[in-house]
Amino acid sequence: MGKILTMPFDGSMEGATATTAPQDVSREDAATFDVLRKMREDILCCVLKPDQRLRFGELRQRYGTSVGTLREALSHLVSEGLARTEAGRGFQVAPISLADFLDLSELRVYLETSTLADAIRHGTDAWEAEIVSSYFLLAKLAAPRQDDPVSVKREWGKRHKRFHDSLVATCTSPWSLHFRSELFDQARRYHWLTMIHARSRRRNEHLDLRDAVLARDVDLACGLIEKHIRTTVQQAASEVPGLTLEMAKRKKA
Amino acid sequence: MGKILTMPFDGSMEGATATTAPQDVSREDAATFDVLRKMREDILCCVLKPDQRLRFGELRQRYGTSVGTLREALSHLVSEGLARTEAGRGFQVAPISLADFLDLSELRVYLETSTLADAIRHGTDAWEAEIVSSYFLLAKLAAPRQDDPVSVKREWGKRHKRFHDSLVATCTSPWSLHFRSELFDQARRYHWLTMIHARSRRRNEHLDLRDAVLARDVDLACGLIEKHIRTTVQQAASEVPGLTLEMAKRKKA
DNA sequence: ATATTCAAAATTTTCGAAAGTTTCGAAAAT
DNA sequence: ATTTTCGAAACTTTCGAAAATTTTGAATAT
Repeated sequence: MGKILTMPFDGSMEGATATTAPQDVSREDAATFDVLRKMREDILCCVLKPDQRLRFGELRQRYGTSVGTLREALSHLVSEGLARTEAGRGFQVAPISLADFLDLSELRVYLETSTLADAIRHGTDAWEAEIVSSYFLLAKLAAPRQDDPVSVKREWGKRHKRFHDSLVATCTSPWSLHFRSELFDQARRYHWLTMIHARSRRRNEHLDLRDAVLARDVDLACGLIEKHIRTTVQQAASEVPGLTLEMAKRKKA
Repeated sequence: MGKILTMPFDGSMEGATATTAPQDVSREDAATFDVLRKMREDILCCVLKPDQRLRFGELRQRYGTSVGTLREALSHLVSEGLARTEAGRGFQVAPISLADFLDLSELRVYLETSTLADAIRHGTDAWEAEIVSSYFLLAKLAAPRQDDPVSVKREWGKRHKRFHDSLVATCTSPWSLHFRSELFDQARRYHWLTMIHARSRRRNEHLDLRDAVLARDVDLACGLIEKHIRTTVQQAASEVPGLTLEMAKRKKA
């Protein structure tokens, strides 16, 4: 159900055996996992706003579950850097700042390029097929702007993630993939803010990326994705109003 | 209490403001955090062995706490990659394998060198002082082998971590530091196994590293740490008995 | 006016037990 | 002999309430 990437059907799956890297999307822990996924999505899409305090009373209503379950989910979110907690004064959504976006984007450049290069070298037919497929789905939706409805923004976000995941699916380094995935989610928070305020529609950089990857051109593909990441930061810095080096906002739900 | 690094007293602390990277050692959540720390230490030192199943009954006795608290701690450990969980069949200690150690070490080479280079460029007097101090403490204990008592091994592990943390303390990238720290802990599990079985004592590579860092020689320091990491993997591969590419062990507590 | 104290209110943290799954092994069927 | 079925035991998951902590705000003192 939660599976996003389809694994190759042919033989080459050595990379997937006996790995120790943390579990990402797995564990279909019924309730706990369900709440975790919903909360993560709400933080990523800024339904739960940066710095917002997360009271158990409200959360219990919103997600229809008990404190124990919530606590476990929140605990996870803290590990992922999407929430914070302190001594005996509860949880809150992690803050955002341009400095943070710059920092995580810089590391993303390394992780996206190194995983992509490795994935291209180990690419299979099934990998190519999933790239073609996920690109097709992404291309049906133009990158959303201010005026597009939330449902379209959400759907685009999903397809965008699926496309980028498909590119690196055959990378043989579980740890690199794990950290890449975590940072990608972090970046999604900023992408959402950018969509909310976006005036300009960017030209389709994903097509070039797809073709470079399918052509197995490592240098070109890595160059494109690096540019893609950097451009995204630039756009956020210039088009998202409050995103300066110090964000001293505190909004209520 | 849990604070390992002393922050510089002088002005230069820009890197530390308004960061979003996950909380590492912070959150002194009384019970929860206490249990988490103990369990992490027990996994790192293989008191809880790889693949070992973690039943709540036993854990409740061992750590003297309730299921809820345990669950939260275990949840954290899963995020850190030190434990695994599946649907409705509980938790277990994450497996280990040479493939995993190779993979995480490769990523460590990048993270250790990039954070170290940045740290050297932003080094302060207080940073140098902490390096000198933590090296001094480390040097008082020779790297432990088979026959050394467990308490010495544990203490050496602590000092070893403190020394390496001190080197990168002034790095300005919170995200890089966070991932570096996570991978360092992962490596500690393999270091422990190596100590358990170590026949040879390695010569003191830390002294050279300290001097290169204090001399602000970025290239030399990065070269040394890269070699340090790679040598450690080699030693583990050759001296730890069961550490082959596939580990099909299943030991009981 | 500003600061301090103290108790009530709000909130978080911890726990033990009820509810729900999975695992195990004996009995029955193939 | 092997597989299937079924119920009991073991274990995990979820919950609501008790215990502990922090916050709030009014009353008092500086």
